[in-house]
Amino acid sequence: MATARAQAAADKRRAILDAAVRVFARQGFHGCRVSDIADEAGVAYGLVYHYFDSKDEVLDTLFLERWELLLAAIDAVDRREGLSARDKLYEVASFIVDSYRHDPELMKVIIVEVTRAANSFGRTHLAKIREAYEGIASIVEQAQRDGTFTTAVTAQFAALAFYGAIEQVLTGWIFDLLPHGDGQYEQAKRFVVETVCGGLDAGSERPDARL
Amino acid sequence: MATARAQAAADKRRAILDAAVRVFARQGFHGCRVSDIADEAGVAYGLVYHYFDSKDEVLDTLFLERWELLLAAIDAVDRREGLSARDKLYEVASFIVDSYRHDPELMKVIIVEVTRAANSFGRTHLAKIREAYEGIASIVEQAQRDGTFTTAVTAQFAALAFYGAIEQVLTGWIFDLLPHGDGQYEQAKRFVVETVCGGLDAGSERPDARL
DNA sequence: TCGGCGATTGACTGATCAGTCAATCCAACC
DNA sequence: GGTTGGATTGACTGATCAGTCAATCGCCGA
Repeated sequence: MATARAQAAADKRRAILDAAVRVFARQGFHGCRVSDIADEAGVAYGLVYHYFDSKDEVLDTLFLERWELLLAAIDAVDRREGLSARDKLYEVASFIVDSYRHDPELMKVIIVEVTRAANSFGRTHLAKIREAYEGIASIVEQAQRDGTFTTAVTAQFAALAFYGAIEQVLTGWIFDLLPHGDGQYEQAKRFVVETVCGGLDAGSERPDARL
Repeated sequence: MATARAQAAADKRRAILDAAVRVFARQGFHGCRVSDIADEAGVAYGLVYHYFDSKDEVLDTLFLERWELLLAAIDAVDRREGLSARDKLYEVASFIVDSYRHDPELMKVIIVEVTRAANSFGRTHLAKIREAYEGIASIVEQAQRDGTFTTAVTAQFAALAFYGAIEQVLTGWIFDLLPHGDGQYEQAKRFVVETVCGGLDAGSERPDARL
């Protein structure tokens, strides 16, 4: 049974992770000391090393926890029947944007310190990041097979462009290059899908434009 | 007159910058020591500080030198008459991709250490980076006014998506998630434009599809 | 009540590096 | 051939921090 002790320990570990999110978001991974995390969590310096082997492992944990959710979400959407590829991409965009809405600090840390930092941290997680591209590519590929999407562009490439566009938008929010707000979030989801699926060219017809 | 002395000094400064590109590309800005740069350039440690105030200034210089060229290129394309918006975006994509082809190490440093590192370095250069978005947005806006591009998506947003897609592709090359090669580079230019302008939806007509 | 053990503490160590500086070098000019 | 001043050198300093560890605490079962 999870004794009160074990529960308290789990809570402490979580408290340290949560504190790390705030500190990493505020000062950046390299710009903070382990003691900053400990202070923020209200625990002694050494306790961080009781629960984690290194400063790196704290960030790894935060990233993996969240990224697995994203991969699962993409996979679930990919398998859904009776949903157009466009709607599937909308669902993926939704998941990512809502993740940001729900916990902007965590998403900031993941994007800034891992996803966009493939040089340092991302390198370790390149394979995991790539899985997300592949999941999106799988959605596109299916649509190309059934004729919903053009084959003018490879699925792999389309996935990269789609993910790149979303990440750029999140980055815009993170660094205040774009206005925030619930309306903005919903608009962003639609815009990403509209740009990548509908394209910018003024077409005579634009089926399911969602606008 | 530029004496031989002055010329030699300028050459040394350049040699340090070039060495820095190689070292930053190989080890990352934070992963190298100033002595690594000096060693790579074949000069004494202190000389780096004779030509630059700090390690940061070396990176700043590399970034600004190159980014100004990009801004100028975008601006020039923006002003060109008798070029469709689609072709203008193609020119911009070309410039960026060709920059990578011409000097992948420098582009790697700029993207990995500045553009994608808005947390540390990018922050200083956020305004400059934003200028690039604005230049691209200006191209889109023009096309929206003359009816070539849809207004379903704001110009600012389209610019973000376009730039995000390109940067993601370069990142793919940088971290070996995408195959390299001249053919790949040309394809990438076309694909980015096709995705953002034409869209993925299988349309009955696709003017100027370039494929 | 007591002993064991995981939880918790925080001072300390060892290593790393950016930036400084005093000394030396040497090309250019008188 | 002497003088000047920028170019060049590299040892050194001061500060920073990740990670260690020996000591202490306090819950829980016997």
